[in-house]
Amino acid sequence: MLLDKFQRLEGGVFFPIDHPSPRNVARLDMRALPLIDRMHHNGIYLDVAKCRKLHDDLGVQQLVLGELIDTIAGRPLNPGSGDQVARVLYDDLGLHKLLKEKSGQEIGRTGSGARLSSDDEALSMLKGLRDGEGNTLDPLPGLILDWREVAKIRSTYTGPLPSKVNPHTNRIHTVFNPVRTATGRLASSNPNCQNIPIKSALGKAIRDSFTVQNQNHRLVSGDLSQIEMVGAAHASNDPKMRKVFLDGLDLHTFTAISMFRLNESEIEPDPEKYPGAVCPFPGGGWPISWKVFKHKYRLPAKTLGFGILYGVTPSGLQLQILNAGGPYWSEDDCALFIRGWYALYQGVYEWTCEQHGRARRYGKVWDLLGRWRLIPEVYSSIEGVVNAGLRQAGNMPIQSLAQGIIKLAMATMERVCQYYEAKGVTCWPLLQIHDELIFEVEDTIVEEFVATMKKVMRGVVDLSVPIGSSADVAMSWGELK
DNA sequence: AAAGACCGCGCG
DNA sequence: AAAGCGCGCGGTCTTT
Repeated sequence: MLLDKFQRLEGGVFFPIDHPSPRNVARLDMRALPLIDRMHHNGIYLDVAKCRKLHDDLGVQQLVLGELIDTIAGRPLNPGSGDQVARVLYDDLGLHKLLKEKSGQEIGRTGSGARLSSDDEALSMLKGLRDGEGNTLDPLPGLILDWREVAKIRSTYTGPLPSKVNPHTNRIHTVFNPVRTATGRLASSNPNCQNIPIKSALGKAIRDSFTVQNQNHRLVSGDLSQIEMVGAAHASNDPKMRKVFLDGLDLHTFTAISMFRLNESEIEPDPEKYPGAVCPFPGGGWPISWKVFKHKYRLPAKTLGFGILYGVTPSGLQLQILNAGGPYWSEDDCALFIRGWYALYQGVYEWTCEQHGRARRYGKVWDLLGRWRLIPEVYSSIEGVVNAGLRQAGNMPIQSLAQGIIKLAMATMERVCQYYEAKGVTCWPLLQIHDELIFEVEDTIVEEFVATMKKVMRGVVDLSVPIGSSADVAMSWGELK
């Protein structure tokens, strides 16, 4: 590892550059194009019957929920119309005032400030309202949430997807735009295959309908583990963060133990990672079970870790921790927590300050591969605009470096594809989802392909910390990971 | 009927 | 209030 010298990477790309270099970026981006072209050509198979069945089943649910909502509201109410929902819940029923009285929580306004918002955050708060006996005060917010979840899935996914299938290939051919984003990411459209649901049970059902087209094919996914954090550790050269990755530790666990000053020997090891861990305490009980540790300490630390990369604010962090199912923390707690994180990883703090300085001084920031982004916001006279620019400045070099790494992997995987092509073996790249690549390959080569891809992904560039990669194999997208 | 603003929400 | 970064898309509602 020679960090004082340039590495010459796949396709003649240089690393690290660390000054704006359109030529280096052009080399990088051009080398990823052949694989992107293959993805366009290959498409991904959709089990149309499965998708339509899901669509119809959810249609019944949506209808029932819609009628229930009309009945309870006492008049036709379109739950998809924010204006109508706000009129009924706030103007007619005054639920925002009740919420304020009962819990002090306030409903936010829409982006333009035109009215009180009726989004997930608002409805979830209203759903929690209880009467004197602990019963749900009003069923409407919960029902509207349920309707919206189903409506979203149907209108955005199960409805349109079958119509995107190309009748000649029976597959869905998304388009990747390699020059759309400010950070070097690809943008997928028509349809967007980078936002197919995964987090909910309904989401998994949709992914289940993306399958292999032949029984002797397999879907293979490979992803770069925590690549933005790894990139941050390298770019900032923060000693503690680097050591975590060099030692192969779990970053969020380390962060939690450090920040809450926990005694590591009192915490039960992750049963999934260390199934045979023997408890040394009398009675066999750990002072802090893994379950408690994970929820109370690791989850906030993990949430904050991601937030740091985005320039999170105390109120934003508070909301994120709650949304992730974590404990309630006051805004002051969150502010202290953020400061504590920067105190622990001081190198990251200094690195962030450097990006802010570059944005202010040059009106732009850049990543280690030479991609740059203009930040004209820093010259605004409006404080909120300047702060938004600084958050972009702190985030771009990290997101951009991560993209550079996967693009290098894509360039190398193109050669892998050519190798199997020459042998007449199926090896189709299908999708890139930011830190992940999905292929459809013949079952005869699955094992060697997985090994090759993992090796390629972790080996395309030599950072001062190891890059991790993982992979999985399945017959459908829903089963992957 | 078409275009566009706005809202809301799916993903990394 | 550009309120946490980066996207694309569908529905509603208004404007042309």
